[in-house]
Amino acid sequence: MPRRYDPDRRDRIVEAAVRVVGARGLGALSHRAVAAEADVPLGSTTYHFATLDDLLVEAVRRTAREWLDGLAAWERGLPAGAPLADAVVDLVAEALAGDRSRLELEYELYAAALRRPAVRPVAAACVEEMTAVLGRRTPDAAAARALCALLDGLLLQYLVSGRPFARAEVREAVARLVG
Amino acid sequence: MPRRYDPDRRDRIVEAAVRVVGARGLGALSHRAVAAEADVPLGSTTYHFATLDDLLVEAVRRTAREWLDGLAAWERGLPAGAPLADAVVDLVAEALAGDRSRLELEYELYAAALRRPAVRPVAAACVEEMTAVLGRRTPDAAAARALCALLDGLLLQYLVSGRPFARAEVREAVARLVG
Amino acid sequence: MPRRYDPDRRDRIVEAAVRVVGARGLGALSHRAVAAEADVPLGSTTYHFATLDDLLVEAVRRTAREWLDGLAAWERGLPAGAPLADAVVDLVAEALAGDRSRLELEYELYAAALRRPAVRPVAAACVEEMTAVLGRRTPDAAAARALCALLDGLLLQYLVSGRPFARAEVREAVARLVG
Amino acid sequence: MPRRYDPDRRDRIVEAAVRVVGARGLGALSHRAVAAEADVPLGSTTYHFATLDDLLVEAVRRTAREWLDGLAAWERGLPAGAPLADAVVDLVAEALAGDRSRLELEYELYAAALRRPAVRPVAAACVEEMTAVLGRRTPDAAAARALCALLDGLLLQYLVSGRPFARAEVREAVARLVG
DNA sequence: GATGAATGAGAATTCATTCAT
DNA sequence: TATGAATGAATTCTCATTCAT
Repeated sequence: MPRRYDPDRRDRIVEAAVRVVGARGLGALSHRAVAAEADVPLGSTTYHFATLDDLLVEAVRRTAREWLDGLAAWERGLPAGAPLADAVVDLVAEALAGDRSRLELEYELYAAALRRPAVRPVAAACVEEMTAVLGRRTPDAAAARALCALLDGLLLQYLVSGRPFARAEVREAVARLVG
Repeated sequence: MPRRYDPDRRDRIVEAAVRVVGARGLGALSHRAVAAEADVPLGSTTYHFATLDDLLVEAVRRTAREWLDGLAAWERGLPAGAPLADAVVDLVAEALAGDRSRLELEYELYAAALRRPAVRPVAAACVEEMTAVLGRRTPDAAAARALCALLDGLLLQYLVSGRPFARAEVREAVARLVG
Repeated sequence: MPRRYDPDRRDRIVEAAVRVVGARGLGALSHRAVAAEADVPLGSTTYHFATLDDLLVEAVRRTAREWLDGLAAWERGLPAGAPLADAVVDLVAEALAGDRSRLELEYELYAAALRRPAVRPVAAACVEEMTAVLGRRTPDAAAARALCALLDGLLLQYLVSGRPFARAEVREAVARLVG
Repeated sequence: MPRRYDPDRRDRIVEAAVRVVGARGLGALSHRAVAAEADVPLGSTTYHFATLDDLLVEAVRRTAREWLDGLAAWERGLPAGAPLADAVVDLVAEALAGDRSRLELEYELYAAALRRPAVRPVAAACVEEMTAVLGRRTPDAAAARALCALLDGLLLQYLVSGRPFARAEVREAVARLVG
């Protein structure tokens, strides 16, 4: 028996859960799958997370955090007077170009929130924080909310439809919205 | 043994699947649940739909059809020169006011499409048709796509966040986008 | 509906059953698998073969027939005074060199005979006929029976163990047995 | 809920599997059948043996072991200079006289090995060990292999054909082979 | 605290067979 | 006669959770 004392095992379990969900979807989250991924005994996952929902919420929280941290970094990196439309287009382009499973996970999070009360606050907070970050660059909060909605909708459509990214078109739309 | 001969049994199964999915989410779709809802033996659902994916796709297709038919009806009902922004705001308000499970299902459909290849074409076609319908009232296709994205994003945010519907704000955003 | 009148459909079903069993083993024999392989409706297989056992026996009979026909052809092709040991070695070598699924099927037939009364007579007749064919080249019936047993045992061992064929060794054993 | 704590439950499951397979054939091996025979809940068999193949292999291994132990005991019991032919005839006679299900199982094992990769090594090792045991009484390894094949073939034929055991004939054949 | 074992429910599928047409 | 539909039992396997150690 290695690893009897293992202080950040709980953390490692959450990370494993994030990987499981990222790779195979929310529906694939199970104590067993996570235990295998984290290389810990099954009993360990149920010990640290009494129900599967507890683990789900933690995984979802961490996923949202990573996404939000990325967004915040993007925002901090923008030059002071940079034209927002161009920056946003870059953000979208980058999100679509990279590993899509992170992005897909974001929408699974939203979908999960619709049915599972435990997930809902996490998703709501995520939307709120996204809006707050965008709000640092928009004239007012209403514009930030609209921009956030447009971004969410655009990314979702691109993911679903598989259409190639239409840079100019997206730029135009963003520009109209936050002008 | 009552119902030995039963035409349109297949249809009743699909309808039951739509009800199951609408009431308890895509994750609750199972041969068992559908059989119980349709009041047919378990074997009957697997006879008509060899795999669960077949049934899922059929249910999802029908759900999307209902949503799209509603949208088309809304569009047909608009007066010729009606201001689009107001009409769109009404549409959103109505969607949020009524039974939300139909709407929630729409987003589960999108999320499912991200992971299940079989669902993807259905979701893609749905986005396309929504855009086409909106396109009858926008200056060009690009505006329709942007509007569609905004609508999808807005509805998603309202569903997730539970914020009260801000009529003026939404109107403003739509107006900016489609002039 | 094509093919309403189809006189040798029964035959085609049996052939399909042989293919199914040859490719995936006796355990994979099912009305459905055969119907798919023969490209006939499911009801057609149950119409021509009331129970699965009927179909199994027919398939097994045909398999044995093919094997026995091959054996008989080999025997007829032997020169009058040919040394038996060499001829037998060639037979074994050829059986092991070609498509092994035919051979494997032969042993599944035997195994099936041990548990299924319906198959037993077919297997027994197969052994008997093999012995009769070999008997045309051995001094007496006892030698034929022993040779048949040795062949069956050798082929089985080679199939199971995967050892390379040891020509000289087999020749020696056969020679001792049938002089 | 009686038996909540039950060490060597795993062992009892394997034993039950051996009984099921012995009584009704390899084809009758199922989680359900074994669970019933071992008087444990169904979930218990799947807990200890994740797939049916795992259980099959274990059962088959144990069956082969018993057979090989019997063979080894027979060999150890032979007087030093005993004539091999007579001893072998006794062995065959005994095998055919007793409970045949053990013997039948042996051939099902071979047949299973032909189709299931997981079983193959067990069957191959069984052949090898049989040959090794016989080799202690034969002039060389080649003779042992031939004798083993003859034995396997003979027993198979007797099982399949139901012919009465012909003592003198078998003795003659063995004598020719191992001199 | 921590964990291997246990369990019962439920999952998707496959299937032989029967039956109405 | 031929066949699509229907059915109910059985298949393997996964799982969240509980419990004894």
